[in-house]
Amino acid sequence: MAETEQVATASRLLTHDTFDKCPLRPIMDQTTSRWATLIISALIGGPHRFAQLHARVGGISQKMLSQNLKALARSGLVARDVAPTNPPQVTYSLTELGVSLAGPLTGLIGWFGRHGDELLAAQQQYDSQSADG
Amino acid sequence: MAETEQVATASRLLTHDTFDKCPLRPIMDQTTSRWATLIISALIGGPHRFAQLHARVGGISQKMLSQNLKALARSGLVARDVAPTNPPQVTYSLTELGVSLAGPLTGLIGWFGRHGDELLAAQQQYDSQSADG
DNA sequence: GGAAGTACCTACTTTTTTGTAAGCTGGTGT
DNA sequence: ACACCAGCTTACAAAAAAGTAGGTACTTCC
Repeated sequence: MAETEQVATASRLLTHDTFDKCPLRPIMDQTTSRWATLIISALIGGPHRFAQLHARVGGISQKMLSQNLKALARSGLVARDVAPTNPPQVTYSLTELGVSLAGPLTGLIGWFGRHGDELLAAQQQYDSQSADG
Repeated sequence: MAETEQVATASRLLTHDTFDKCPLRPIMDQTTSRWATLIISALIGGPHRFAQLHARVGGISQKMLSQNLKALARSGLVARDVAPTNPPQVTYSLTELGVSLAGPLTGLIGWFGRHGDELLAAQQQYDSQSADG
């Protein structure tokens, strides 16, 4: 599919007249949220235990981590495996669906990586112009 | 760049040890927010006036629209052109930077379009399992 | 003089999200 | 008997985001 066409498709997908009712919106919001993107990114590197993720994502609270993990598991993006050891060990990994999401998601993240400087520069310029304007 | 490599890069980009301080996080949050994605999607179809966007995005309040538009303009993703007619007409369009974002963004949106059913199905299954558990 | 149109902005309120801190579970070492 | 471990969950509080209702500025039309 040509990029132009893809763009047109996406445009139609979300800006449909009554997009208010689009059932995908909540899922997309949840999946592209600040913590979810980070958790998914971390899991791209392979399965992780709860504490490992907590350390790796740095800055997230236990509550947010378990909350996001639960939501991602609910949507079938991550798998939760409990080993009946003691204390029980819980391992999280991306499902096949989750892996397929990784491509588009990292494409977006990569764009921010490549253009971050431009964005920051634009903001600074905008702010300085408003300051004296 | 191979997809595997791209994934690894993205992973490093956001899950850096001190990603807490990553200056891109706020911008990415803002740019991938519920309204921003919709506004950008709408603008992919060409320049729009304020009222047109308001109608097209359906469900957004004037406040949110102008707030998001301002934020996107600040980051250099959309251009704001004022025509000195009366009443003044303000036209919004994607900048070159904004256009370059459209690709990755629609890639993601497209993924949700393709896999939306699976996500919804997974959620229903999850919910019914928890119900009787 | 008063209404109408465009593109906002402001104050106020409600809703949602996030953080903090504490508690729970269930087996294990002491 | 008691604290400890991992991996949560809960109650409470604070902060952020979003919605609502109204107002502003300027000008043209009646």
